[in-house]
Amino acid sequence: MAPTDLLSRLRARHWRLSAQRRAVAEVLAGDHVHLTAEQVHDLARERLPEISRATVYNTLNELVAMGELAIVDVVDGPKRYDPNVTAHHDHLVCEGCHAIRDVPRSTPPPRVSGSAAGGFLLTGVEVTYRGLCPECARRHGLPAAHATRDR
Amino acid sequence: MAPTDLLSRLRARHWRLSAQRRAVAEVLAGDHVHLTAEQVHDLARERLPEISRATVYNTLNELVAMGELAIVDVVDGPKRYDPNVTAHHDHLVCEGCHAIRDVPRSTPPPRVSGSAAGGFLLTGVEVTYRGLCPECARRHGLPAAHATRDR
DNA sequence: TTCTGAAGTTAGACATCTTCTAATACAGGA
DNA sequence: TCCTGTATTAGAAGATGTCTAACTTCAGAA
Repeated sequence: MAPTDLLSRLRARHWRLSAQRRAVAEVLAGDHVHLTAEQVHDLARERLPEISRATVYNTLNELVAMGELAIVDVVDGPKRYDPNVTAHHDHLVCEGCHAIRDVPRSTPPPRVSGSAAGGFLLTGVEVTYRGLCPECARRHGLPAAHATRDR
Repeated sequence: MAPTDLLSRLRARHWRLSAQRRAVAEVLAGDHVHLTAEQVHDLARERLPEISRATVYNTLNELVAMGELAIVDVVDGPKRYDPNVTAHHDHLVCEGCHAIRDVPRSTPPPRVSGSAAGGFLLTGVEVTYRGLCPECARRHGLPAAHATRDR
């Protein structure tokens, strides 16, 4: 089975690994990482102070194109990058602070009937749960979180 | 039951309706509308040439805050605005041209187990299907669309 | 080792999308 | 009509992401 760790996967692909690319890949190590490009840049600079924004964006875009990195869209604010592309999972996004939590995909994802798809060639499904994290719920004066209600 | 038409809903709410706001609301009438802010501005200007960009953004943001308008996120490019908030439906987004198609939600949406939600107060679920529309599939030299495969 | 071409990196300009600011205009109640 | 709060406006500014052109580094050939 293919390694689940980003750096190992890149090595296995014989991706040309410069110091800059390694810094980006290292920052993105881990399973529950959802950083913005800016955050990646800041963290990468701690390892390699001279790394430029353009290189970070170039690298992120390449990794996405290679399928080694997924984009998580939060609606507000910049894109987040998720290195966990091997384990299918969904996301739970806090509407208050935009924190993201991974949610394992227990049931098979929903499907579109052929007629509803209307000739579209489907390539993927994303499920995004919206809500308030415990802290934001408290800040909004809402009761402790237990109920789930469909929107 | 609440009216499904945006303008009627706004009237029912006694929303202060200026000429500018009416122009925006009229542009957004319909069930399968997924316009960008720029497109809303352009169309609104056909009715009211002096309407400003800031007013369009203000109005869209208010409508979203009121829950009368939903944001559809396409990952690339600007946000789209969807006035159909009464009929639960999902979206099918073309990765090539960013066209959006509404998909009726036939099966109940997936749920998160309480433990996976980890204290989040859930407010909604979105399902986004990604794929290629018939034209983009053809342009990419892909076969006619019938198969659906999970990512 | 040195050369060479391809690929990677960089700073900064630029493009795009959205929000903010401060001034002005307007709507509806007293 | 006047007053007060809200809506609107142009343009500046902010946030995010991409492009350009020069420079550097690397891998392989000689």
